[in-house]
Parts: sequence; structure tokens; C-alpha cells
Amino acid sequence: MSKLSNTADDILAAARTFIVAGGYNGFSYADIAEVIGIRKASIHHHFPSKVDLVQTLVRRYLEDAVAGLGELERNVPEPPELLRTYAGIWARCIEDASIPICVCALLASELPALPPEVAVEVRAYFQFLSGWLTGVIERGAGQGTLTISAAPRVEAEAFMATVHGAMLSARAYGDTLTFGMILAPTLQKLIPGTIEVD
Amino acid sequence: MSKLSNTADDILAAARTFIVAGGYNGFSYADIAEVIGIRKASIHHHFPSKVDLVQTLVRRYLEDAVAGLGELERNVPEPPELLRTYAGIWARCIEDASIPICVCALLASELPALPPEVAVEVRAYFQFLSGWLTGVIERGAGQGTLTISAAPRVEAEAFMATVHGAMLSARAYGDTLTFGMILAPTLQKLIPGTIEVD
DNA sequence: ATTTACCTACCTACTAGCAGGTAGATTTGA
DNA sequence: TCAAATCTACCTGCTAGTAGGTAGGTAAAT
Repeated sequence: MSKLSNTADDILAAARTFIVAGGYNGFSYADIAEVIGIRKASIHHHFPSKVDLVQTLVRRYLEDAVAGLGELERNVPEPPELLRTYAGIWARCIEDASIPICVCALLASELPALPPEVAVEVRAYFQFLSGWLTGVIERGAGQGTLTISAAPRVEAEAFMATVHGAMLSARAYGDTLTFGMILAPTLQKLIPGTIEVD
Repeated sequence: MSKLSNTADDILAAARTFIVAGGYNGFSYADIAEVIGIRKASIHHHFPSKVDLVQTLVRRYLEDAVAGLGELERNVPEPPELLRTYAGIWARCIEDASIPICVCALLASELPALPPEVAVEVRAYFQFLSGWLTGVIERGAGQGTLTISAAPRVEAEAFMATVHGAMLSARAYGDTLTFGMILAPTLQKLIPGTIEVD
């Protein structure tokens, strides 16, 4: 039996929208209460404290990433296409404004001010994503389908950094196409056989 | 005549420390008042509103960047060394924790929630930095001292994104050496003649 | 004499969170 | 089987504390 409507999920969805807009301190229980049409106190019924709410949110965000990238890896076997698809997913999320920036990239920027329970989840996300990218790049380099100039781990960290930085730039310029523009040469440098421009 | 102590500058310095820790909503006038030892209301004498304070802070941050990179360009003539030095300056700022993250990179992450007066200054910083990097890369590509695989503008945006993303990763991992580790291969790819690892 | 730089004392609005209550659904026990 | 007990999901009404900001005063420097 599946629930027809789940208030807890609605609260998490609203909170995510607020967080990607303005970070941990950028929203209040009152803000969430208003958009989903319940009273402020009722949110405490589902999530006793703001820390509980955001901790749950980030943990689920990580779980979704683990599941999503796991499935992606099953459907898309080749490392070059895997990186292209990963970047493409974010390009679409930014272009249609559904998730205009990674929740954990945003929260990482204000990490010293986050409650430790939340900070640890953000760190876990970075570790998972960089580990996943390291595996993909390692495999691609072994097959010769990716060209790397440093250790897979280092290339993975650089790739992840470019993705997150491109999100910041897209936001700063208010231009949703900036992300794709930045990722294109980054992918090109890793994927051999593409035309070099001078 | 130079002032012996300047409270306004002390306020700006304290505000910058708070902002790089937790963003625009991560500090209050009370926080600043406490660390510099004056009353909350006295800050309003120097900066009538929080928007005035942060707007001044970001504008000055941009002015310092313009002056600093201008002087850097006068002292360091070669584009490859210019990029290396730029990355090195940030590596040192992060390693000694003096400025653990770029003020504007952080504020860009919460841009939709920022007062418009602040948002416009953040945008101006991104435009200036990307313009400066574009010039350096264009010059290096023309001289043949830099190898690019896309338009200078695009390479500049990608480089800037990697720098900002590396700041986020350094923060997430709580490891100050992460930044330098990420920037190394990024610089290597732009600077010809460096050893390729496979 | 006016301005500068601070002060005390206050305001309104909002913050997260709590106490206690209620309507309705579900579970349990005799 | 029917009633008591419990649970869920919300409510009203409140709290202490914090937010940014204001009014008006003082002491010193220009």
C-alpha cells in the first residue's frame, strides 16, 4: 500500500527548493509551512528539529545519488559516455531549473557554519561522488577510452571540482547554458579522438 | 594623514571572516559587535544596513582583485607563470586559512537569496575574473606558451570553475592540500612541455 | 559649532521549538 | 464484535532568544 500524499516528503521537497536557493540559513520552518499549507508546529511533528530535517534531506540526496549513478553505470557501459551522461544530467537539471545547483556543493560552501550532523553527510556525498568518478576514470584509462595526465583519483577530483564550479558560474551569470559550455572542453580533454582547436 | 585604527575596516574584516564561514545569512550585527568590541548599534553608524555593509565588502573585494591581478600582470609577464601564480596565491590562502574560500564563489552559491545590490557585485566579480583569465589565456595561446582546446573565453571559464570547485572540495574534505592537488593537472593540461602520465 | 564615533535603551519582526489539545484512523483485548 | 487504547497528523497558543534597525544622548575631535 503506497501513501497517496506524504507530508514528510512534501516538507523535504520544499526544504530542498529553499536550500538550493539560499543555503541552510536561507529558510525557516515558517517558509516551509506557508508553501505546503500546514502550520509551523506541524513540521516539528515530522522533523523534531531543523537539523533532523536537513540531515534527512542530505542523507536521502546521497542515497539517490548512489542509486542513480549505480543504475547509470548498469545502463551505460563505456566510461567516456558515462562522464558525458553524468555532465548531461546536470546540464539538463540546470537548464530546466529543476535543480539549479547541487545541494551538497552549496552546503559545502558554508560547511564551517553547518551543524556537524549535516556537515558529515555533505562530506560523505563528496567522498562518494569522487570515489565513483575515480572508478569510472580508472576503468576508462585502463581500457584506453580515456586519456589522463594524472592519477585517476586526481583527475576525478578535478572533474568534480569543474562540475561544481561550473554550477557556481552558471548561477553567477544567470545563464543556464554556461554549465554545458564549461563542461564541453573538460570532457574533450579526457576523451581522445576529439578535434583540437587552436 | 593615515588613521591609526579604522573601525569601519575592522567591521568589514570581521564581516568577511563571518561570510567566508557561513555566507550572507551566517552572521549578524551582534556577532560583529562582539568580536570587535563595540555595540551593535554602533555598526549602523558606519553601515546603515546589512546590505550596505556587504555591498561595500564585495565591491572592495573586487577592487582588490582588479588591483592585485593588475600588479601581478606587471610583475609576471608569461601567461603560464601567471596562471600558476594565480593558483598558487589561492593555494596559500587556503593552506594558511587566511581566506579559506573566495568570498564571491561562496556568495554565488546563494545568489538567488542575496539582496540584489549584493548580487550585482558578485556578478561583476565573476565577469572581471573571467575576463582577466580570458586575456591571459588568449595571450598565451597566441604566443604558443599555452595549449588550448577551445576558445580562450571557454578555457577561462573552465579554469575559473575548477578553481572555485576546488575550494569547495578543499572545504568539504577539510583538507587544505586538496586545492593544490586539483589545480596541478588543470595547469598541466594548459601548459605544454610537462610530462604526461598514463 | 558641528561632526564623528560611539553609547544606552528600545522596537518590531521573526527564529526554532514546546505544551497541550483534537479529530480521526488503527490496533488491541475481552 | 465492540469498545478501549493507542497512534497519526495536525492544530492553537505560547516561549525565550535573535534579527536588523531606530531614537536620542554623550564626549571628544575638528
